[in-house]
Amino acid sequence: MKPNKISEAVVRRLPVYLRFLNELSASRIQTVSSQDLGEKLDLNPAQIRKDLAYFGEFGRKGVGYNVDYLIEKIRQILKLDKMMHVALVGTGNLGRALCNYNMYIKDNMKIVSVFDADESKKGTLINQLTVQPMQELSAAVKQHDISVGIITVPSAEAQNVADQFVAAGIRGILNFAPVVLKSIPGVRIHHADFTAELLSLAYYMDHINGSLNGEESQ
Amino acid sequence: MKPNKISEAVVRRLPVYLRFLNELSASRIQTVSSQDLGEKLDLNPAQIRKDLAYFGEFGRKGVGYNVDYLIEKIRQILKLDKMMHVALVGTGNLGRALCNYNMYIKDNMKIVSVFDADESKKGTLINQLTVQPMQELSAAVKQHDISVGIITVPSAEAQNVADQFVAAGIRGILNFAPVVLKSIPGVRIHHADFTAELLSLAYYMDHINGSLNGEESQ
DNA sequence: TAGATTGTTAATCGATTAACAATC
DNA sequence: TAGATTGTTAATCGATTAACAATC
Repeated sequence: MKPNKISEAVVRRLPVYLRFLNELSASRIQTVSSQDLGEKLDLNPAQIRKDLAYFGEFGRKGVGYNVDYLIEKIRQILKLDKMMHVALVGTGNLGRALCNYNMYIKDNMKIVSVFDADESKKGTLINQLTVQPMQELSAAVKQHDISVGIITVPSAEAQNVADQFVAAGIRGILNFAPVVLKSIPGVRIHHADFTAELLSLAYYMDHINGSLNGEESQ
Repeated sequence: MKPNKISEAVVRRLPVYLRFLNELSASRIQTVSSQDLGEKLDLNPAQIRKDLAYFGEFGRKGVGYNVDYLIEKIRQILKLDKMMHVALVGTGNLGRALCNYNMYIKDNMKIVSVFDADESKKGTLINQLTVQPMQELSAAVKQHDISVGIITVPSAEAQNVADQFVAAGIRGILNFAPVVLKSIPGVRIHHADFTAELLSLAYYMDHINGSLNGEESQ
């Protein structure tokens, strides 16, 4: 199949496939069907086949998919073979946790520079990284070939940091602040919005027995 | 409008509306139109009106929505007025960061108990909470009326923790481990999957100039 | 009033699922 | 071969957007 427009929904499922395939590979399982994948990942097998078919013919009819081959292909698609350098701004609890993780983002991302607007934090060490003031962002992006920025500052400052990222030449941003950021064409912003996940989770609590909106329902 | 089946997409947008409305309220802005909201939140105004209309008639034709009234209504819908008690399992970097946050989850969620499978962590203090061993989970859920569980353990252990949550009577789970968890009907599992966000972000880097899949397939 | 904006129905768009020929 | 499973087209489903009467 030709690489037409791939929808976001498809791209977001690729990491999910990849992670499970890695598990299979670690268990020395060599072949997997869309059926198997669907059961484990709670997805429709036809959807999985269709998702993969956007990028090529990776399976064998009557057999299934070779696990290691499919891993290789998905890694290529997601471009996980190139190491990407990451800058993180905001050294609060979450920012420090991510720096200490760091290798959790293992496959292809590495936090190489850390920044904080608070001048008093300058020089602090976090997992071998020295906290820098924001004025040094632009130079660091050039020096370390940084392509991705992570925002872990309070909501009120997030847009400002995003703008500075863009000005410095960063083209991919992961924003942890619970606020919608404005971007420009060519810059991709993803949100890691777990506070929204929690709030929407609350909605579903006890909703099974349908006690919401008692006044108007039915 | 009658409260029929509300789609997940709608519920997920409610926290986004709420947060921006809170900003408006803080700025003493009393009225807002779906037009304004749409511009700020990058959404179609018709979609916003439709979303809100699922739950009632909150606006005034020709005028717009009263900010504080809409805040109140959305808080009711999401049930943010009741405080929910939360248990967290896994006191690694991320788990500790969330505990230290804690009030970040301010509106209606409070972490009241923290657990770790590692016995040697028993008794450790994290932001005034004492780390407990897993055997005490069930009793704590009853004692503190805990309704939500947060999972911040490694992927391999996440399903096991989820099962223990369910067995203890928890009906809402926020999972930070990058793995798909199996649930049972009546238990709601949300994922805070920022590693997937990063991996899918990588896909879009440089894809603007469309250099993917230069070779057709194979 | 005249202009603005909602609530809601109808039209459109896109994503998921079903079905099946191809073929391993 | 016979059974299994892909890749892909067609059918279905659901979500978004447009349009507009109601009305503030």
